[in-house]
Amino acid sequence: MHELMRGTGGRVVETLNEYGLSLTQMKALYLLDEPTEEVSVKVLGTCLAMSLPAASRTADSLLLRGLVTRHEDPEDRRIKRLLITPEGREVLRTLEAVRLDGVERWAQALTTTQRDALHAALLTLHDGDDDHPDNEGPR
Amino acid sequence: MHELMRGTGGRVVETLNEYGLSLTQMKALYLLDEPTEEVSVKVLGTCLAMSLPAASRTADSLLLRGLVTRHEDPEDRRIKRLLITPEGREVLRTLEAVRLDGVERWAQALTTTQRDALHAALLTLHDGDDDHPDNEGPR
DNA sequence: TATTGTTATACTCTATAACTATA
DNA sequence: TATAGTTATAGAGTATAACAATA
Repeated sequence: MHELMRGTGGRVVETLNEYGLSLTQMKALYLLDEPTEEVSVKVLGTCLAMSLPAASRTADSLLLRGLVTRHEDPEDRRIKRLLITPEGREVLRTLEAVRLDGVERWAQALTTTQRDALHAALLTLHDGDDDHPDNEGPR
Repeated sequence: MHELMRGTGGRVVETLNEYGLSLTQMKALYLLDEPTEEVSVKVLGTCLAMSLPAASRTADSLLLRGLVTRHEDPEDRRIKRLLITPEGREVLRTLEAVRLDGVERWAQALTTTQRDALHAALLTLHDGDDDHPDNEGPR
């Protein structure tokens, strides 16, 4: 598992460097990619375990790169809502492609027996989640 | 897998914060924990993909905390060799205990069926490594 | 007065450049 | 001249404190 993470993570970090994005900026983009809600700066900070100023600066940097937009909440003008742009989503899709490519390369290096065993284990893990949908694991 | 890493990683980061250690300092300690070689500052930097000054500063900080020692190589006085102290090893053993504890908590939350399938898959993966000892996976 | 967000300032970690000591 | 390491300086990212705007 450690090897898998190290191998695939390296490519992702490389890609982030090419875009000039930090890991925090990537996490923020992923949070904003959720289509359910329009995230405030405060929520961004809370979800990413960051101070409010850090969240504000992170939003600034993404704004500067055109990956998000920022606008006042009409119902509470203290709140600034952040919205990912099409360019932002495109960056995330690229990152996911890189990650998937890494996992596939790793899986290709396995024997058929190994792949089958891993596949069976992952299926079982996934089925268990369906049985207990509110169980997100320990801690 | 993502959930496992996130759950166990959080505890490790917490412990590092308690010790006042950064992730880089932890990696450096782990490198020095290998009993095979006495690592130079340059090698430390290379292995951790850091600049030489950064490696030097990292060594400084570990020295200050008493987790490593630094001494000139008698055969080439330009080289400074770093050595982990018993205190340094103790920190690493604590970190490993925290990590293992996290994995065990995660495994405890699985059903017997899930644990068995995972166990079988990991065994198969491990056997494959023995068949191809020079295969460290793709990339 | 409380909450949301920004700006001011300081600290950590890192890099490149300049420097010292040794080979 | 080349190499190992340190020191100087600058930039990114973060935190706390002080501030502005809105509720």
